[in-house]
Amino acid sequence: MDGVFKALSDKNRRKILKMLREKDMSAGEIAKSFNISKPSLSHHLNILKQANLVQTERHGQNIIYSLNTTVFQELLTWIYDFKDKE
Amino acid sequence: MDGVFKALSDKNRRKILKMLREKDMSAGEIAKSFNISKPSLSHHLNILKQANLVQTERHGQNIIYSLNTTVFQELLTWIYDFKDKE
DNA sequence: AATATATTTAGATATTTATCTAATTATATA
DNA sequence: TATATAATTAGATAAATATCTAAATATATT
Repeated sequence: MDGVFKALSDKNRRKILKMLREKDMSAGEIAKSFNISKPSLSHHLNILKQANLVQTERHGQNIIYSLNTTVFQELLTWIYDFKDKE
Repeated sequence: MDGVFKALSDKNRRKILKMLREKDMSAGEIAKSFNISKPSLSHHLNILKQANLVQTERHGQNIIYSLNTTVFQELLTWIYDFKDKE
């Protein structure tokens, strides 16, 4: 769970997640919306992947990133504990 | 919102929040559960306060920290957007 | 097979964040 | 008012994270 919070603590990474909410995208396609280098973006994608917030699938030359919503459920549960004291 | 995620990205700070879920506590009382220095703990408390996750009230020499659950609601909303696509 | 495209990995540097000790502020009490 | 206690602020250092360029890997195309 630590990895999830770490992953979400960065603005760029949250922006990536919001983009993937709309549609699955390749690394390069995602990169167009940022003005950091591709290796830097790749680093962020990797952190999101390690945290299980996204998953990947290769399609030819492209690696397609998509949201993995299962972890969001865990997050919801974590936060609920504070809102309603279990 | 950035401050909230940054605040939650640290294990010590999440532990503080969990403790405050049980009862309001003074800075010194919280400090007993950690083996970092008091200034370091104070730093974490400050980050939680800046993020509006906790609030403070002075009682004599003590400063009592308590959870501010309003931000948790915003967090829930943010996460729901991913789970259910608005 | 050679070349082009998409992406990642390696390695270095810069920035941010956490931590510490020492000093300061604020309140309480003898 | 002098002293003790609670907490924070200041300033320095250490550790973690983000970023970059260059090089490597994997697939596609000519």
